[in-house]
Amino acid sequence: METNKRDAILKAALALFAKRGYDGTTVPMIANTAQVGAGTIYRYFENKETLVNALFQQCVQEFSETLKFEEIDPSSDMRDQFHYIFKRLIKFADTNIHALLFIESHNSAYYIDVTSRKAFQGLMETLRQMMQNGKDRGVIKDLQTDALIALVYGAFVMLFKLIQAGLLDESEAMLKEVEESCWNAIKIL
Amino acid sequence: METNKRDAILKAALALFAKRGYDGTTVPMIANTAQVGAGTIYRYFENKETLVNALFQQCVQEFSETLKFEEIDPSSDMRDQFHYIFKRLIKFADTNIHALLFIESHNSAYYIDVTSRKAFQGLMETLRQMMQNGKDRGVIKDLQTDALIALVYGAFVMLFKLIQAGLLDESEAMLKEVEESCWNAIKIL
Amino acid sequence: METNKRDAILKAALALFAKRGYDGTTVPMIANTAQVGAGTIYRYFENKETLVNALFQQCVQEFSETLKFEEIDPSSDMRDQFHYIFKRLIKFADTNIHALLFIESHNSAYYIDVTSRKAFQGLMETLRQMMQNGKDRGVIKDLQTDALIALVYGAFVMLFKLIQAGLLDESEAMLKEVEESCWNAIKIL
Amino acid sequence: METNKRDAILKAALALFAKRGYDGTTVPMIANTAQVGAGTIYRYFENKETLVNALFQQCVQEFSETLKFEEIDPSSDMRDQFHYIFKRLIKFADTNIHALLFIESHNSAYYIDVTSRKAFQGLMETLRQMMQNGKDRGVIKDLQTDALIALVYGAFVMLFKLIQAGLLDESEAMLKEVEESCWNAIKIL
DNA sequence: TATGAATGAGCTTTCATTCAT
DNA sequence: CATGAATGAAAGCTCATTCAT
Repeated sequence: METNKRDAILKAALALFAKRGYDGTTVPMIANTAQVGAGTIYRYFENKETLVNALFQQCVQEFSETLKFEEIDPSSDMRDQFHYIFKRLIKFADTNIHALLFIESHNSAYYIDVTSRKAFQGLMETLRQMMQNGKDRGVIKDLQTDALIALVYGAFVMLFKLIQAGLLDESEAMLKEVEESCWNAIKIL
Repeated sequence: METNKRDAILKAALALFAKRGYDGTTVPMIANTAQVGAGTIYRYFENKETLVNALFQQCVQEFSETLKFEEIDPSSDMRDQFHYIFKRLIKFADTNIHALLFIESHNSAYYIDVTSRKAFQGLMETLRQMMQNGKDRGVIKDLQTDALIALVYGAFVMLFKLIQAGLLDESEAMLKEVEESCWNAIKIL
Repeated sequence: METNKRDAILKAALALFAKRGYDGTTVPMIANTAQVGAGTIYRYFENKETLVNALFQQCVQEFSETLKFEEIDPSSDMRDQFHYIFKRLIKFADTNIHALLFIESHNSAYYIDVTSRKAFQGLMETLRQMMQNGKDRGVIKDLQTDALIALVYGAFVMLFKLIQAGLLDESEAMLKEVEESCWNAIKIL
Repeated sequence: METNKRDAILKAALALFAKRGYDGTTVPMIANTAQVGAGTIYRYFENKETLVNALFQQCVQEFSETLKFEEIDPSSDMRDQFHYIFKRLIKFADTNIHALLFIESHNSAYYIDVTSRKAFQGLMETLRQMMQNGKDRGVIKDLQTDALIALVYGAFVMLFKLIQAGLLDESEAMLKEVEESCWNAIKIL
């Protein structure tokens, strides 16, 4: 199936970690799902902890690349910036819902190392900057930045958790409406 | 310390499950934290899975009791109802942050049984009804109900996750502002 | 059989390490021989390496106690001192041949830690002192002390290795003769 | 480096087996030290056990060749014969200390096969014959032959173990003296 | 012929669970 | 009732061996 074994392992691990968590996923489960021998995993990753961190960092990397935050002109209209970011968030969720939920549920776990944690914080920092920029320009509410993130990112994450669980149908119209709602939550009326 | 051993075990399990997850927490860890013998846990719970489900149901129960949804008059002003619920959510988070985060991170786990899942869904149903009521009365946006829940409850949960992580300072003013934001997200302008 | 499990484990490990070496002995083998569960071994020893070092130190301890070097009067006749030590060496070999051969074959292995190594060196030091004393008094040859030890202890160890292998019959007469031979090897004619 | 891969493998294996024992040495370790691929080892040896036996037999062979026992005239002076053998033992130790210690520590191991064991016994037999010859001629003590071997060969082996460990300095004078000591141990006074 | 990626049997170790005290 | 020593099934991991290249 998969020509690159390392990727097959990461893919299998992502699906399983997202579904069963780190400690609830055994190495044989990953090997089985990835269609490789259990020993093969150790040719690519020193141990299970190294694997979960490599995976975490890869997911964060993909998330960053999808957001393409550097393409945003900070001087452009705030609502447009918000629209751009929200579109990208949705794109990432659509492309790699496992990665999104994996990052969200593992970012503060005890087995996540300093490098991984820093990568994640770097990602969040870009969102924080946009919020700060909006606050500075008097367009976004003067709340603590992380509260603003909770309002938008928290809502976004739960939205896709519910979609993933089959409790909610994804549609362009709904997502457009939710974007508007999130913006209403943080903008100054 | 704790006169009631069953409660001591549940309390210890809650703290540990919240911190390390279900599979990352060992029974001896729980016994140690609860200051009881490992064997004692099996006098109160058939096994680890029974324990986690009993705990989950207890947390959901406490959450329900805190919300006191039955006190709300469905015919009263929607904004007032929302205010009441939001206050109660905050009260629960303040009283038992571990329980809130435990429910949130474990509600769809593989070891959560049907009874537990139903209890959780019952809880969510009350929130759903309020949203539905608001939609029926033309005060709240006509989005799928679960999308509305994501907007409010998703934001709320992440807010307290960040507070718990020490990234955000909790204050009356901030919470009042966040409540207003959540309301702005779902109300019809 | 064995009332004390820790001792049963050490006894089983000694026999197996002596026969098959450290890496050639598996923990299940030890558990099986000691008639305990594999997990039980880890209640008494942190890991296999801790076990082998605890065993080594215990063997050295027993060896030291058997030699009772402190009972020797350094001013007494050198030949009498030699006789006393040789008798004690034989006693140890007769009582605990496994321990003797285990010490001999493992004392410089890579898994033997500093504490164990020091314990062994302490033991050898007592033999070295006796040799030195004999040299000082002009009774024993003026060779490097470790060469004298090789002459006596090397011969002694191989003697019991051959006895243990069934290639040589142990008898009072033979041992008396060997003692005489060892003395002849090191004394000044 | 090494033109002959088979020899490179045997050389690497000898050094590693001497240092870490058979079970403590992995095939990749040997491959790495010999600068060949792991698979290459299996082109020259059926498996690890075949390899260790081939190595053992080669070491015994070299030992035999160094001793050149056939050059000894059994009717010549006993002390001269002893001197000749001792010289040869030292030569072997100087030339190939690893081989000497490897033979000594592995000759009764569980993975040593019948052929290897016989080769070793053949080697020892030559020493035994010399001792027997000396006993017959009334020059060497009437002890069991293997006890005589223990006296000489046991001392000799430990001497070089200590030299190898850096605890003892090798010198012509010392070796001459040790030879004399060994002779004194077994000769009839 | 030479290789080293891949494998799975089997190793060391952990931990949910039991039971004698 | 309460305990924690004991257990063995199953986890994480290693390594002798194979085989496609």
